[in-house]
Amino acid sequence: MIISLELDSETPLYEQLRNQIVIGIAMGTLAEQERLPSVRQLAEDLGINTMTVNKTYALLKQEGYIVIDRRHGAKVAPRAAVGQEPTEQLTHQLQLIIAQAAIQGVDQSRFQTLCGQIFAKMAYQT
Amino acid sequence: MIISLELDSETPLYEQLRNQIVIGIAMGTLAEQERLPSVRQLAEDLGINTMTVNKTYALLKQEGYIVIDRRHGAKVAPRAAVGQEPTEQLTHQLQLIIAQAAIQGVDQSRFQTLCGQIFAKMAYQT
DNA sequence: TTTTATGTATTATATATACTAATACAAATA
DNA sequence: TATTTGTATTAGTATATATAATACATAAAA
Repeated sequence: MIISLELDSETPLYEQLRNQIVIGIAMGTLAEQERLPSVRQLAEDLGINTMTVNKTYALLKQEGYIVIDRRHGAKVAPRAAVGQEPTEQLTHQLQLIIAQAAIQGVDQSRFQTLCGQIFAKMAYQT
Repeated sequence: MIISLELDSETPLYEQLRNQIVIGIAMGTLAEQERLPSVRQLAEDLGINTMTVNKTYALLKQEGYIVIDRRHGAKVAPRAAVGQEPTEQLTHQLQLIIAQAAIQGVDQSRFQTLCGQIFAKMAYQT
């Protein structure tokens, strides 16, 4: 899996890394139960500090996206059951995005189409 | 317009304030051309510093959500033309949210329904 | 003209966060 | 035993956040 970090971005490195791994899981680039690189390996590959990667892994673990076994390292968590209700946090994030879209002049049908296109790229549920 | 800030949140105050104003504009709580409170007034009402509010206004101005006239203060910007294409930034934000939703087990139809419900609350385009 | 209110700029301070660095530890495998 | 795993600790530096106290230019209102 290819990861590219922007060192001059306002988004913290550990958060950029977290986001790209989440998208990787959803798109199937990282398969279920697949093992992630070790914190040392990934830190070396990306040219960043070990503790920054560790912070990302701790965050992903706390959010339930990965599972950490001291024996085998970090793995992608088993799939959740389908048909779940959206989290309140997710609903709030979506509300903010839709508010911005509406103000910027993106109408609902265009927005829904975009959602469909993005969902089509997510191999997680198929 | 009612604004509530969480002082113990991880989200900076100026960003919380910015988000609530954006949602207020989209939902029609803040009408087009409507004048926002002065930075001093809003800072006093919320019990925060003047410069924090000023930072929010500067951000909203830079993003095009409000217009600032030195004579009359800050106003909600005129409406954008409808039928605009989604920004690349907006697309990326949406991609991340959909990735999280997919992993959490929210299927596409449920997600689309939620989008529709949120859009229905946005009085901006109607 | 004077007063008032607007956003904005400046300077300073305190606190929290982000990132790096160098070690070290417990656990488990080869 | 040696190696690899995530994790903890301690330290240092840089940046971001928020507050505080003033001050300024602009323009409306008295």
